[in-house]
Amino acid sequence: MTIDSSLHQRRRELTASELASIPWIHVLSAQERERAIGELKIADASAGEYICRMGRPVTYWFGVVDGLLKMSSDNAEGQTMTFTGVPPGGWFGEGTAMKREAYRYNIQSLRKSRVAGLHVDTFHWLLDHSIGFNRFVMNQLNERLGQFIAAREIDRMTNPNIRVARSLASLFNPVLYPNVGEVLRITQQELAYLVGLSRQRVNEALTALAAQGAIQVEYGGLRVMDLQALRSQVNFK
DNA sequence: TCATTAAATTGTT
DNA sequence: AACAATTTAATGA
Repeated sequence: MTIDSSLHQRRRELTASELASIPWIHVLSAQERERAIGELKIADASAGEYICRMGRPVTYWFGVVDGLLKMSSDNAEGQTMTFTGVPPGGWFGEGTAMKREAYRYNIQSLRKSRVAGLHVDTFHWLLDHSIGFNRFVMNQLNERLGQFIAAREIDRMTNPNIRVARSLASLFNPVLYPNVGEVLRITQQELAYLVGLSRQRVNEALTALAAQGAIQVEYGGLRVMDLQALRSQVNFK
């Protein structure tokens, strides 16, 4: 059972801080905001639980309030390909929501997370009525395009250290994931799943990046000291 | 609130 | 894949 198909039963009121963590809430007018808030739902996803599955019709536009999600797809050969992680503050699926198509990816919770959903009908109502919302969505689509192009680059890099660095940098994208801040809560195991390397190799890469002063490794998370250094890792070792 | 124990995460081989 | 060391979370007095 996915969150998508059970959100209407599992919903509860959003707390004030949960509402404040939703980036697009702040671009709405008072009237638009009131309507949107009434239609927002939130649910707790346990580790490994699916938020939505590819092929199913879109019912919600989702955002991460807390936790960490993984976006992936399964190809014809049954292999799973991971595209990106979604940290707090990230909203996704607007492309398919706009077209009212089926989900094109699987979204899975890597650990216990809080996920908010806005019904597609309300999503469309906002598109029809709010200039601010349109700007937000446009900006988001544009930013994500840049990120996916960067992801293609990352995929072609063989060097594990660089892959880890660039993947990390994309998780710290302040436009797409405004609530990450300078500390990202992610375990090395979770990062390994996202990057597609072994935990040992990720650990080695993180140690190297820490030695360069680009990041600081903390228990259960990472602190970015120099985002630019992460982005511009060059092929050395 | 503190001390003890269990669980999670990290660092290393 | 396995292990020990470290950190955090949970428990109960």
